[in-house]
Amino acid sequence: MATIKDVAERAQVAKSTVSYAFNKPHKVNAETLERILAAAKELNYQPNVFAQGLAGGKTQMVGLLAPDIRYPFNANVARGIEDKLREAGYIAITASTDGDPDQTITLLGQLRRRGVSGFILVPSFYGITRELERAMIALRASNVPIVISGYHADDERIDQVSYRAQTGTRELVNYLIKLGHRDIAYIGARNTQAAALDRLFGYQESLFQNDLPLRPELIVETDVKPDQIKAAMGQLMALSIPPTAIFALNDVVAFAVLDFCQQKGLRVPEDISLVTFDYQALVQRETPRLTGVVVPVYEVGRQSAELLLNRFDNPDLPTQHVSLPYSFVERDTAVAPK
Amino acid sequence: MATIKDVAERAQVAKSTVSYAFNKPHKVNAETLERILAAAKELNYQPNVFAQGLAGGKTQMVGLLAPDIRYPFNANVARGIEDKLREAGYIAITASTDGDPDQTITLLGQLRRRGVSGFILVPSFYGITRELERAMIALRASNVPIVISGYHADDERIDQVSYRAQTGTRELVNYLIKLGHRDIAYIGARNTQAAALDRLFGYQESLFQNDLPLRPELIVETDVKPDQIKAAMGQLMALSIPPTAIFALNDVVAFAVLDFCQQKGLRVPEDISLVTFDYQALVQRETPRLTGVVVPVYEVGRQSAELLLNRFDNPDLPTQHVSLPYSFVERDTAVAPK
DNA sequence: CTGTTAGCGCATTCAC
DNA sequence: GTGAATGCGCTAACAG
Repeated sequence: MATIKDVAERAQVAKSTVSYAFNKPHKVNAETLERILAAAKELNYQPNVFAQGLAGGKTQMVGLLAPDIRYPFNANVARGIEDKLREAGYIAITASTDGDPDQTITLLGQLRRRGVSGFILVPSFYGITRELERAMIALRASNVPIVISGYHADDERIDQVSYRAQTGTRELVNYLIKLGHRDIAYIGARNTQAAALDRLFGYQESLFQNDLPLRPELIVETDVKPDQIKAAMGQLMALSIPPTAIFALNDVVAFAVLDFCQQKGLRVPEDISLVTFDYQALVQRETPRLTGVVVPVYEVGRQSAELLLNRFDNPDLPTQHVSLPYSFVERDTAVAPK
Repeated sequence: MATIKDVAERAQVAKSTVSYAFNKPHKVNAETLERILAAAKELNYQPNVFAQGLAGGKTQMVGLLAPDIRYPFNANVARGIEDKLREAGYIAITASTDGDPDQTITLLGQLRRRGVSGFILVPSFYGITRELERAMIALRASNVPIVISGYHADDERIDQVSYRAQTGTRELVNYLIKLGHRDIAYIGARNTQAAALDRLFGYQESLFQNDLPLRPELIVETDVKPDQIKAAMGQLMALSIPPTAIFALNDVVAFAVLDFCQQKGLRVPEDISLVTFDYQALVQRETPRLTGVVVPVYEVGRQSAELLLNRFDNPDLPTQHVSLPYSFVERDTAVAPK
């Protein structure tokens, strides 16, 4: 493996000049620069990342902390991040947090020690605790940028990329109301999970704007697990006035709802309507033809990476907040109530 | 951040002794060792990975090359790998190959340069070209172990973890035959893709053992993409003697088949039976209640990591080949033909 | 703009 | 068993 020394000899310059050529090319005479680059290419020079790291240079690594790569949302974000980073010569180290803030803090430290130059955090199904927030602030203070991805955190100090969850929910619920529904259930995650809060707000906002009463018993906040969702559905349908339509937090919830209906002999949409937030292009599937809002998850990932790269280049940039648009897809799972 | 030097001063020993304490503890006086470990703990000593790497030590990183983390198969393998590695203090760097052997070779080099001590390769939907094989052999020769995951490669020199795809396919097709089907279609991937070959063999083997004729027009080898699969289904159903049952390579194929049937008004299983290989516990879903073979994907990942760790500890181990069992789940999408 | 020099923290070799 | 010395390849500070 060729080193700077080899390149320097080949190009007939000092070693530091070669180093400059790669890191601060503007400090090098154009002609010399060209000679160095040519020599580097000939020798297939690849900098040794350990030496770079030791000497305090850049490591071109970023840490990606997400709850679980098996969730389509996380996988799509991860792929968007990876693609964008690779274009810039960076790589991502992915670690699963399982939604545990403490584990997240631990991983933050472990990856930091491994020299990642920044982090992208996908809180997704859980919130950001006070402690985690403190850890993040501390990192930022020591010049390690963090971007929060796919989550609208109420913090003006941290870069973030999210999507218009509140507006999307409002649009979906408005749609149901326009179809004639009045008893619309909201099935979301526990309300400590801020990612879900936007949706809850959107739901409430829609009811309010349409002068519909808020029936608290129609608001279900549970873990996003099929069994618990089915149990919640059971309770909803046992109400004296059961809902005629369901808003599902995401595709996992939507499928659990569908399964429940199948098992209980409820037809969708004839007996009950269903709309959902969707992360994995399920709305492109034919069985069933879901109505819902499609979130540009891959793009959320790409933009997150972009924000982080921007921050590397320019640490003094003002806080960057990006909120991506969604698309509303009208298909077959929602119709007027009987 | 505490260094060896700090620990040495705190424990009143030489720096090299501290180094030994961590790497070759048997070379250190028991009492001294204890003192050093105590000092390290007090100071919260964490070795600097760059320095370790530079000095030729271990880096505790492995590269994971998979086609696309968005495929559930890859995501589940990745999580299994990550969990196992983390237990051993290692981390994984995941990179997507998009199934391109050339890109895989490039990534192999890039990650190598970043100091990963080994690789886990998930060929999944594509084969291993001569060139890629050469790259792998070269890496192994330079003492960088590689494990092939979820793929049965016909190579006695490389560690691998796979599952009994041929047996599983045979069992599924046998099941269909026992139900009374004779015209059974096989929808798989292009036959250059060795991951699919085992299944094709299992299909043929079953027909052979049951004295059924092999109808080549019932064997479809296509890209695993919904549109192409639906097109293939169209051709199959247009045959003068169309199939009464379908074997689907995996869950992606199965869903495309279901979509096709839905669009064409074919009922499953009344009009046509369907069995599939499954990677994402779809067989736990209620809509539809798929019949098929469930592959322990997460476990494939864990075992892959384990093989690699074994190899680190003992480079001279004979080649390790692990083949994991599957489970056959009988549910609703296959019945006797009309 | 270019060349020289001094560490970064660790693993390892060689004396003791 | 232990301690001192060397170098891994690079970056950054400094002097020219």
